[in-house]
Amino acid sequence: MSTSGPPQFRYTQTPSKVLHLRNLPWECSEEELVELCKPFGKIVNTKINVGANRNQAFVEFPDLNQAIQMVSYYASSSEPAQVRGKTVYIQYSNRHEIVNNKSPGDNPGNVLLVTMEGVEAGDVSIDVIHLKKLFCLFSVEEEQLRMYFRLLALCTKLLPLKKQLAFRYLLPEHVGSCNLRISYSAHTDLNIKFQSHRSRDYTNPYLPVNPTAIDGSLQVTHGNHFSRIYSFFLAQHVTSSHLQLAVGPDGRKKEPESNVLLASIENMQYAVTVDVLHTVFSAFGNVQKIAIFEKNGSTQALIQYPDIATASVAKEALEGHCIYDGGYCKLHLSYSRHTDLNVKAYSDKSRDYTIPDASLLAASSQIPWQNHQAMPAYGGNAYNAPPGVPGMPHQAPTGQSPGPGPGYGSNPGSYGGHTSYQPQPPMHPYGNTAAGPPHSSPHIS
DNA sequence: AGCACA
Repeated sequence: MSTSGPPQFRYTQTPSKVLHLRNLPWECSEEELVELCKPFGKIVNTKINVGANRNQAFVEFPDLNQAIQMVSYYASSSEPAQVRGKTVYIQYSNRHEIVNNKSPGDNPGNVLLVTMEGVEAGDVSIDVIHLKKLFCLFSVEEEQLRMYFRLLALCTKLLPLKKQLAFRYLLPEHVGSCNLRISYSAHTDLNIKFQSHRSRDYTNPYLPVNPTAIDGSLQVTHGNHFSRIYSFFLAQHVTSSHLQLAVGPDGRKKEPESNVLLASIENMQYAVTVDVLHTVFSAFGNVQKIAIFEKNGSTQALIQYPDIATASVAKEALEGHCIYDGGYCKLHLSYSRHTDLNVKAYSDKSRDYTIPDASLLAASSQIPWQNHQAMPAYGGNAYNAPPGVPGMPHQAPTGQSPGPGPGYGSNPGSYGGHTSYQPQPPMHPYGNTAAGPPHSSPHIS
């Protein structure tokens, strides 16, 4: 003969000055909530958008009796409590005060909670383009949107956005309007299990893709599949330590690491040959293969190391640096998708240093070229250093430097150790070939 | 429609 059953069967609840309201319409604003409750007393605190479907709320009266009056009134009223014609169910909360630890402006965090009002599930795409558009406005450097995204966000700059933000231009035409509410989440690190149409972790390119979730109609996991308010944990400021492995210093998504580097060469005033690249990149370890090619009118090269670690060190060390003084031949490095280059063992645009025969061939076949100082591959190309280039390094046209210059890397001797191949000094007498600035070794500046 | 950042 117990006097109280299990909680789910309680017909009476301990009165509380906090009331729990449910079955609210999705549009229900805090103001409407207050309108409903204020006949019974002043509302001192609220919490709206509660629950999986964001259609519950809490209100707090200063006095317990006011809450009792409201519950009692609607318990005996023939007219149910309504918001926008929808019946709202009211009961005592099982807590006695509303704890609002969100107070967005006061507790900035690195994760943003973004609530979108008035959109259907399918209206908002997780596509990069949406987030790019949206968050570039706020100096957010990395993007995504849907249920959970990691973002690089400068949250302080997002503060002005706590106001509702119209962003209908991001949405399909049939969507009349949509507002965003942005607040700080209490989360500090979102645990993204897989990449899908509704979750994305831009810092982890290796995260598995959920094949059933990446496409097709949205499966809303919270039952009501057309809850029309979606809340997203949208923005996560990822610290630099988080980013080291996955996101570059500019915040852009970093490609998966690879033992092969893709080098784009900017301002290629002088020819960048296989040998030049070999010299430069060998400072960080054995270079296995090199391939040079043209893409979109600029020169790119693939440089293969035996392992990712070496490639990574080279990439970090060389990124943004110039092979020659004066801003010439500036390197931009990224990881290639390749892991093993299929290149001709020896040509003017490629080299495979892993093939001993090819190395010997390379070495021997180079000798006559060196002797004649005529390298057909470079003859007459557009990279001849013009006379009188301002800032041209090392103008003295006399003689050839016999080896790599001292300045280009921290370990200039390391390149020669792995095969009998000796890289041809990449510098050539001024005006004779176009392989480099006159009498100048490639060195990184 | 059932208690608070899935």
